[in-house]
Amino acid sequence: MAAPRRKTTPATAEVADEKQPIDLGLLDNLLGYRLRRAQLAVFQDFLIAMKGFELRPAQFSVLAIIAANPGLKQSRVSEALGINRANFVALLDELEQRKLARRAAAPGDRRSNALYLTPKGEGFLKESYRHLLTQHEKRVEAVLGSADKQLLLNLLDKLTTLA
Amino acid sequence: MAAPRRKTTPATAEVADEKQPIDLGLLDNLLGYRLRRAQLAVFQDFLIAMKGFELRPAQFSVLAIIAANPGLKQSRVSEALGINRANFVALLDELEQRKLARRAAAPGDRRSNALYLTPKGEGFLKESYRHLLTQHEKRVEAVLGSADKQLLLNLLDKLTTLA
DNA sequence: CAGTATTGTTGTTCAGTATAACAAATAAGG
DNA sequence: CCTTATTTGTTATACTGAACAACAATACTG
Repeated sequence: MAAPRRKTTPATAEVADEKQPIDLGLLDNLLGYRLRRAQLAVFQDFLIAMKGFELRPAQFSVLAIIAANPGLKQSRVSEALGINRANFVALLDELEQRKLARRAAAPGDRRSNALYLTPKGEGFLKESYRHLLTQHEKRVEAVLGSADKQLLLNLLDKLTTLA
Repeated sequence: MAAPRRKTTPATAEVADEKQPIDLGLLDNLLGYRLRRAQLAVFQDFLIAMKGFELRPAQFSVLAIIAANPGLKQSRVSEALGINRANFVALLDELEQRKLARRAAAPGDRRSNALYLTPKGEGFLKESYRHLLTQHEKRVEAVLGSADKQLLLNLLDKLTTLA
């Protein structure tokens, strides 16, 4: 609270001190703050790896879910990803316009759409995933190590049970 | 890719099967996805703990930084938190209107604002942090364990060096 | 059948984030 | 000193993500 760090003599010895690292205070112990910073860093690295693919994390996740569960209904996909079904519409619209995914008639329910990847979408997903592995995930494991990454995934899963 | 899970006989034995857990596919191995889910869960839990305080995570972080670095210049605070200085204005405006923080003249620079907490702001920060500890962080450690929490913090810090 | 719930969709709002532009002030360099 | 460039706080603006209400079409329930 006090600590009057030498403020007189503004002439000399004040050059590089301008970059005091700044104390995080209470934030230092707060998990949410660290989580957010880490998440931003990882997402940014994701975007760098996906440069040229024009594929945001949310779009990638949609393609991945459809690929793993072909024919799944639209509402199930959005629900699985925690995306509001109203907001999911435009997201899917774009993927459909880019011929990566398609809405098909759901057997036995004329309200629902069954979602599938197009052949182009499957190729696109595979290629973008390859880029992610060789660039993004490689950088991640460079700072984490493979064992720590798996450990981290497990810890994160525990946190997700909070909600 | 194939796996034709029994689709005929739509009458019986189709009741609870509707909730197939859904395969995460490529997402399962993607750190960014897990990070985002965990971060959302933790932030949501934060908001629950702060109910009644009307204090969002970003606002809390500003108060915490100012408390730990009283007199710090406005631009340094926003920079330390990764908040655009243009967006920081409204954020600080609200804290000032609520008499939690204040802008003061910065000694030796008439452009800058030196930021301080008001006495009310200090009390408010302490009380909200107490609530965080007794509710939010308690729930976090309930699912993580104290040792794992510290481990997780270290792993997250490594990730932050990515950016 | 009548009433209710679900699905996809549109419209709207709000918070978060990014950029450009500006005035006041400071710093740098001749 | 004077001129020019940079910094600081601010406003305005735009775009994204996420939330909600409402609606038509369809499905489900009693």
